[in-house]
Amino acid sequence: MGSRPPKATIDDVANLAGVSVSTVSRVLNNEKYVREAMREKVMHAVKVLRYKPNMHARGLAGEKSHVFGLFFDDPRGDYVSSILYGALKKCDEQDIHLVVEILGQDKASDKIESFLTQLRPDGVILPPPICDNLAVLETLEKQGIPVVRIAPSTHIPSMASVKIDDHAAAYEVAEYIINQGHTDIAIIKGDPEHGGAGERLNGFLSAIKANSIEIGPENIEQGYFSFESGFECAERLFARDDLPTVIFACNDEMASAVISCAAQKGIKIPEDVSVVGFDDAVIASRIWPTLTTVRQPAEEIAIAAVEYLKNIQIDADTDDEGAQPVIVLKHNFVERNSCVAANP
Amino acid sequence: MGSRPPKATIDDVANLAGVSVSTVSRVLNNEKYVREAMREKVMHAVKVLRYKPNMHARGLAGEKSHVFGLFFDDPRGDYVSSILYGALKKCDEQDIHLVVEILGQDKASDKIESFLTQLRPDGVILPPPICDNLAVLETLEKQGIPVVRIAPSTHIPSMASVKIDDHAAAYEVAEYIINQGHTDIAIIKGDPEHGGAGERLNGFLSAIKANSIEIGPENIEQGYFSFESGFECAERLFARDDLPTVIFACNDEMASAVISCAAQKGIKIPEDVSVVGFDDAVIASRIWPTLTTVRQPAEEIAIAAVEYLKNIQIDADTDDEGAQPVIVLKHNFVERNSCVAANP
DNA sequence: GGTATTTCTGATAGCGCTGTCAGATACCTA
DNA sequence: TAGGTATCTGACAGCGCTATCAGAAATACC
Repeated sequence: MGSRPPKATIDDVANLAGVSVSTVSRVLNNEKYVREAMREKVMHAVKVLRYKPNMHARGLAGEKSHVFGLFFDDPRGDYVSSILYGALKKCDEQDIHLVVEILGQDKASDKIESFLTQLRPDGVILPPPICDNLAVLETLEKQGIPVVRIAPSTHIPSMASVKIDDHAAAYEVAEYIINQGHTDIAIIKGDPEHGGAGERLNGFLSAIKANSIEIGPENIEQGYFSFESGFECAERLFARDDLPTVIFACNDEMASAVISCAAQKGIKIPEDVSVVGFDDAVIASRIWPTLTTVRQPAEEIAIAAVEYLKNIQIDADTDDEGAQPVIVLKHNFVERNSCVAANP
Repeated sequence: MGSRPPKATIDDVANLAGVSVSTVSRVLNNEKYVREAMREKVMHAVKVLRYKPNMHARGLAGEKSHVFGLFFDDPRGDYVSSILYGALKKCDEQDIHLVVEILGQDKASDKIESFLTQLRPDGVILPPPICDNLAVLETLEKQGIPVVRIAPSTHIPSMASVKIDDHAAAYEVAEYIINQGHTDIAIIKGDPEHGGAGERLNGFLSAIKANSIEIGPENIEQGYFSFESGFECAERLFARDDLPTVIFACNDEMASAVISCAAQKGIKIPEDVSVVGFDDAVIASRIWPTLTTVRQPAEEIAIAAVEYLKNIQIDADTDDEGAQPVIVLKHNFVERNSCVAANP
């Protein structure tokens, strides 16, 4: 270890190609005003020397750092892992690097600020729940950095967001349940702090109301998207004499907790009680019964986020002070084994 | 967006503190030969200006880039997520940044090489399975970069590795099973390409042999650590008339597949068949019955890896051409509900 | 034909740090 | 007191790029 092999620099490429470094830089950055012949000479030299531009030099000299930041609360968990996976794949093909950071609840915006001044990323991606952290958003806004928020609870005009239509998806879930003849319906709500939780609930309740069904307060449990919280809700629901015929949990983590809890208590899913989740997390297809749920295309969401950030920098000339878009991707209802028709 | 607020530079700090940039640099890098009074003046100025050194400039000017690389095959999955989590936490407190990259099977070493010349990381962390990719290792070796391999299948003297004692852990598992009176024992092996798979198998078989128990070939299934492969093995095992009384799956992913498959077929776990897994992945405590397994401290493993890399650079003066260490962390046998005494 | 415009190329000044070297000051030792 | 060593500080070159500017060559227009 220790001594690293010397790397080719842009000067080496320029010498070999018989052009100036400016031209090499132009070719590398796909600028116009370079003759095809020049471009080829340069590319050839690049190939011969196995030249790769030094990111630190680029970041120091230029406006762009070729780095995106991805901030997590916690990188564990299916949803966030898939976000990471999608972002990584897309970044890889875009010649940009992903720097990942975890942000505690406390000094989150300090950390962000520190990150921004140290790395000068060209953009940052904010998955839930930090995409809804006001202090963080304010810092980011002040720093004038392009941001994409993933599944935020409410859209902010100055920042782009990527999401699915939680309301519509939950509406579909409710309709499906109702069509199966269920009327005694329980809900395990998601963390109100998380984006989507509210929309899912409202979408579901809209469909319920549209079908003139009543859901009593005893059938609405407050969960927080975690397995544990789902488990506790399930225990309360299952402690009653008259079980609901179906339980809609606002994510798969909680839905799987319901199934686990039921198994423990000897309650049969879906024979005694049906369950529907949301997200199509990995666990949804790994437990038995497999979960009927809504697939949220986490990977594609991340890809869209990276794409957006990339395009923003290409169209840097256009004034982007205006309203930023909300990119809505398609969800899918996934019918599996945890939800069947209600017993007449 | 667009115009970013100007950031304080090292010159600003030097001016405010009334010292030279050299001194500021020395303070920031904890070098010796700085008077305490100077150090305080500088630190004060740093605080006032909210100064953070620009990583690109540091990386360009100095030997160190303050960047570590973490390479994945796939960042999804409990084990790898936990590795990421641990590494992230440790990096955060060490003032170093983690750049994550996914490596396909094909051009893995090209990508690595490209990464190294572009980012000049101070070290890289290699979780399984790429920690066993020979082409990758060779490239890394040639580049003279400090590497930590996580749970590699075999140790290479020139590279550090962090792992648990898979052999011993699997031995314990076997002893536990045997003590519970099981004699008709089935095994679902792990991917031979992955580190640990072999050791787990050997450790298990050692204990079996030591207790003079026989395991016929029909009781040994070849899995590949994936849920799907585990499921297929389970189907074969469960297709037989005489079920084994216990199944040891070499990781929790496969063990959970066994449980899922059993549920589907109406086979009761653990009443009809006991199951033991390995890893203590998240799913282990989320399915029912919860999995008896071996806890592998993934987070701590990653922390140890980052620590090692950090120390390597501090002791840069010492000749580190020599043999690199194998850091072995403690595992824990976790008794849950999926494995009970054999019916007499 | 001359002039304006577009297309192309090169020279060069930094970006914000670190590392090196030389110099200054304090502290020993004889 | 002189010389040596350990401790401290500052000046400055330069890491490898990009951005800017100036200028050359090709093309357009009147």
